[in-house]
Amino acid sequence: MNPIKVAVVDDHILVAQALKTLISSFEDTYVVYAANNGQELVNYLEDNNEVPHVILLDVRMPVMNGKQTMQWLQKNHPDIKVIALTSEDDEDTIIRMLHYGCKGYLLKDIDPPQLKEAIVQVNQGLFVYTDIVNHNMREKATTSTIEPVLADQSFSVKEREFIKYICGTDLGYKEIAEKMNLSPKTIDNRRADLFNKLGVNSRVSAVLYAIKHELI
Amino acid sequence: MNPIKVAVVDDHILVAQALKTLISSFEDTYVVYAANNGQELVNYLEDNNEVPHVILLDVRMPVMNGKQTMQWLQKNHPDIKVIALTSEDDEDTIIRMLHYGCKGYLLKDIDPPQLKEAIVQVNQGLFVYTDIVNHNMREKATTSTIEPVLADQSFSVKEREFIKYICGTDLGYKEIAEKMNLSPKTIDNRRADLFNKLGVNSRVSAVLYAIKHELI
DNA sequence: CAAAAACAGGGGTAAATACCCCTTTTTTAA
DNA sequence: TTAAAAAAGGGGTATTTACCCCTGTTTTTG
Repeated sequence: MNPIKVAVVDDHILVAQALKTLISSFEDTYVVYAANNGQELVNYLEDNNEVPHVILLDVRMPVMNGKQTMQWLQKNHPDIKVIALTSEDDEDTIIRMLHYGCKGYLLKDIDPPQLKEAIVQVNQGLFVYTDIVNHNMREKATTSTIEPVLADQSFSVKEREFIKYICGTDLGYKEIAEKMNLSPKTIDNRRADLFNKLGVNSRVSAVLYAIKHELI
Repeated sequence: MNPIKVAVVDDHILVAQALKTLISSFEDTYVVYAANNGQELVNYLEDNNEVPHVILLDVRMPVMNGKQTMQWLQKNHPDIKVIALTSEDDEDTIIRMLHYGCKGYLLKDIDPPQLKEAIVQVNQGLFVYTDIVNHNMREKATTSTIEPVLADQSFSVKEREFIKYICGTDLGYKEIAEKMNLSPKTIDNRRADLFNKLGVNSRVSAVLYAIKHELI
């Protein structure tokens, strides 16, 4: 039996390296590449390096996150089996990752034997999920259409600055106006535009949205 | 030279185990215990097991977090050198951990050799910090008094339910009143009390506080 | 037990927020 | 280069939020 080639993607270098050491200690699995974000993985694959059978993919990462990476992989390497390995357990994230074609969804509080088993099973074409991924979510992921998530790139520099004030401070709108050298009325219009864009209807909602989608 | 005994505390079992494998692969260091939260570590030490020289302590954990664990260690095992190994880089967390006597503060995006070096140096009585920990923070940690942080236990069941509505939803106060079967006026008083307790003066601030201090 | 605290509620108010409608200027793209 | 879109600003308004003050009733607790 040929060993299974694995790639690890995690923004924490130490975690990525530690996982590499762990997985390489298993029989029949070894790590061909450890990346610190999706972009690094994409670069690696585009340079025609050794293609892994299985990728362990963190969801929350800077530069290029798990969802974006998953979409790229779906287009360019649909043959690679991807396991989302993360601590995010919110329904939206799970559904989105499954929708983009990931073959497994595991939380980081599994133990090493479970991880090994998951890699082997996914490599054989099976699916692996933690118990929190229920039938309902799998249903949704395959049937319902997923509206694109607003990524960091979806916002202009000014918008991002504005989001920082709206969602990261408790300054009032007129104070924000001062800081940004704009009229309070302009700020009010921007707020309306932003709320509309995010699909929220209160500043509290905007804060929760921004945190959930890593805008701040 | 005797090997350095290390304990790892991280809520993600996989990360804790992976770190264990990594650290055990270093020369002169090995892991005597891997815990998944502070409480497990406390139990381990109270059962008179092998005492580690160095502890790698995650900050964000359920049940008993890094700050609480640090306080316990300071009282009961001031001889053990603790390195905070975390992805939290906000000033308040850093100052607090240093104040409670941790000997090192490292982010998880260091590489294995740096980690090894840090363990060795801390074991020799030296201090190790990442560059983001500046002189100003160390100053503050040693000089200024630290007001206790409001932990999860600081709130009653009703307060926690209220916080969930205030900081986790965008429901208006009168809607929250309905959900909790209380008068809107009562909710308003509770809001005032809560804001006072948290030291905030807006709902947005409360949300940010709750997220920062893991209340939701 | 009695004092103190927490809990539940109310009146009133100023400011902030959210949401309409609109015009002018600047920037982008066809 | 011209049309469209984005950015900036304004008038007005209803609702929500935050913050005073004050009255009782339970619950804790010394």
